[in-house]
Amino acid sequence: MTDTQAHREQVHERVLSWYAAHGRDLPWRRPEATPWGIYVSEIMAQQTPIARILGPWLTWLKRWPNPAALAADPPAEAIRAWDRLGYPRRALNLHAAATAMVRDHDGEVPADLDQLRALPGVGEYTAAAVGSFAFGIPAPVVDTNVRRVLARIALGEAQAAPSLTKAERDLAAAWMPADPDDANRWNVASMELGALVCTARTPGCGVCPVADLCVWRVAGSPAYDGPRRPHQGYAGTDREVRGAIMAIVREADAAVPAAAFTDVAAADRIERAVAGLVADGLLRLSEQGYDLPR
DNA sequence: AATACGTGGTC
DNA sequence: TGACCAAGTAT
Repeated sequence: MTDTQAHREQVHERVLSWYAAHGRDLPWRRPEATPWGIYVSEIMAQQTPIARILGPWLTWLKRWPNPAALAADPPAEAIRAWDRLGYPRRALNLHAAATAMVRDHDGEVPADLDQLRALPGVGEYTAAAVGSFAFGIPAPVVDTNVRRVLARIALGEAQAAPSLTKAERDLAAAWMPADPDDANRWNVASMELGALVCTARTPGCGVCPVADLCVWRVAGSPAYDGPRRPHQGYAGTDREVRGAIMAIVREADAAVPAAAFTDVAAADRIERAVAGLVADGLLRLSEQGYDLPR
């Protein structure tokens, strides 16, 4: 068994069948989901477990059912609603993207890869995901799940390299089914397989539909020997201080004086974090103190 | 290419 | 218990 066209087609068939039977019924996957709903789900899902975004997604879509609704409110509301989802710049980006959709795209999510990619907070992955899931554009969707699935099934490696390489993009493109509908299904299905079965920690090879077609599995699941991802600490970093400051400002009814931050960390760290947040547009300095952008 | 960017759960 | 991980993006 090697990485031949016939091998790929067999994998496609099995994974698509598996997905039809075992894929999760996520709200943004339902037929009634709008491109905007799918767009919001993709931004929320960036570096964030799906289980954590379910509630926030429902609340967000009810409050802002389309781009115009969000654009009509100030960014502060988006940042507050984002609450503790993490990386609050995503909330700011979502608001800015909604504004751009109203201004440049008749209030709609653009059905074009380049136009999607031009939106703030939309990179290669998100453009492809929204293109494929919302508009049926069969672009390769290469997220952390797909990268791991392909690393194992096609390359026989336990995990993907620390960062996305051109070789991986080419591999993902080569693995796309020729039929556009199948290609779009493969995008979700291979992601889902990575999320539910072919997981990072303890892969469920015992229930995997392609265990016997997986180069890694057949080779005896050898341990990863490539470069490790650099460790991303949190305690003691500026990110921690930024997070604490944003939490204070989010929960305040009015602008807060800098003195409200003094318990968060040492003065120099607070100063650096606040400067960064202001530079990022997440915080605004008025005469009354710091508050969220309006 | 490497690094910054939140937050919470898991083993 | 601390490192690892989670549908990445921007610089």
